[in-house]
Amino acid sequence: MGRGGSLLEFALLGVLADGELHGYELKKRLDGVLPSWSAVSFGSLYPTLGRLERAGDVVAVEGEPTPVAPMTGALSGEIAAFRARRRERSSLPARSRRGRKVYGITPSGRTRLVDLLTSLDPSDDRAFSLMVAFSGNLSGDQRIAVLARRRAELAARLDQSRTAAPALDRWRASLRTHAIATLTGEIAWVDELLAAERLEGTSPTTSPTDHTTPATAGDTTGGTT
Amino acid sequence: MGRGGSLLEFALLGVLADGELHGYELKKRLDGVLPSWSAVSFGSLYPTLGRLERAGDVVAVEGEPTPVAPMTGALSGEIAAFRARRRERSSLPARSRRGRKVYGITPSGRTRLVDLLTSLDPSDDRAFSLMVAFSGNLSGDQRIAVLARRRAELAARLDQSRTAAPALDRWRASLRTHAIATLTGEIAWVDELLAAERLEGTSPTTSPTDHTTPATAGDTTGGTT
DNA sequence: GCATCCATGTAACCAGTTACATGATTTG
DNA sequence: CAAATCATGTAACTGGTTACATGGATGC
Repeated sequence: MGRGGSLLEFALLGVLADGELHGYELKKRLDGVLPSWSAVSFGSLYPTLGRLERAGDVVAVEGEPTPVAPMTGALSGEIAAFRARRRERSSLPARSRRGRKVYGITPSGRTRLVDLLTSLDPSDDRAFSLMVAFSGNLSGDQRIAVLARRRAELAARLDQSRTAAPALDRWRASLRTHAIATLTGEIAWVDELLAAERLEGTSPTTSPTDHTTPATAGDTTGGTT
Repeated sequence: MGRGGSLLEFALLGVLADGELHGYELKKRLDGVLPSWSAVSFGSLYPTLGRLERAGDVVAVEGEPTPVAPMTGALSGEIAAFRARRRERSSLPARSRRGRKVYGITPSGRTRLVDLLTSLDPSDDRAFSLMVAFSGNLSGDQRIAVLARRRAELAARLDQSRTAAPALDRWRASLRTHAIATLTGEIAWVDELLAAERLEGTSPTTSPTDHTTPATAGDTTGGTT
């Protein structure tokens, strides 16, 4: 049932997952957190936010009369609850300049975020960096799964680079060498992340060779920090 | 007079610049040379080739009756000459399976390639790797100019990464560290290329591969360091 | 002679962009 | 009060994609 999620939707959900923001600031935040998304334009940002809102993954909480567009009844209860909950604590500072639309992620938005985090293809470089950035929303096991998939992809690429055409001038040779170096570095980084994850994630008594461990771990939400 | 050139057009021109190929093989070649373009689909490859052909930057030389589409008169002479020249030496092996369309770059195509090489923005990662791959078509000075521009961009990015938000969990911290490391490596690589270029570019002694060097060694692009 | 790759192409779609239009808020 | 910046949005376009349609060449 995957409503076709663009990467930008993913990025917005991820950023909203750690705090309410309005579109304009959201973009700035994106700049800071994900360099690859610094160039995102308002022309895609706002329509995407609108889409997320209509889908019920996000709600506008401050400012305007909040029209809130028609949506599937089942969802509206959830959203109403969310907004009510929010309104309580919205007495504090939160200066709402007119015309601003502050968005917050809904429970169903969070669900979708996790969904994307586990279903998206880490082969895609842009997708992967988002997945890492938002992996605080996953369990240790899930993170390991993502990283493992990424590692496999990188290994394949490295292999392909190594066995590729012999390069016909010095620039292409250099390009190839550099590609290999970069890939190697990238793999090392992923391994680092994996190691860190295995250290503090899995069972207490350091179980080695703990690859795709099916379950058992009572570690549903790694609080970390 | 830049007819808006997509990167794919650039890639195809560059690959065709070192040999005639038909579309299908062109894609395979692309896979080998530019890993970032391995995923290019036929659905964009063929239309792009068609566009290049209509623009006169490329000609189909083997196989089919070669309709060659209407084009600006000035160009047709050039292309006719090109095709004639090619036909002479096409007596050798060159098994032409029916249905295949072998393309070759025209002089005007080469001009356009150089044009793109010097005018394209090296800030774009994909564009830059193509520029490096095809930089054999440039003079040393031109290559240096491209590399210098790239270096400036990378330095800016690095700076931005360094001064960015403090990262709110360990994954984002790691992401940032890795981004910095990658950028640093990338800059080092560009510097390497620049050094190599300056070594053999400036002094006439030991000039083995004399490409299209137009001389006038006036190091206008200082910058760097 | 049938399956499988080689080879070319078209049509519909998609995720993003630029350019444009609008207005509210702050600041000098 | 004017200029700059904040803030949201729409419309047209672009550079690609997937899915589809077609058919020749090759291998068994």
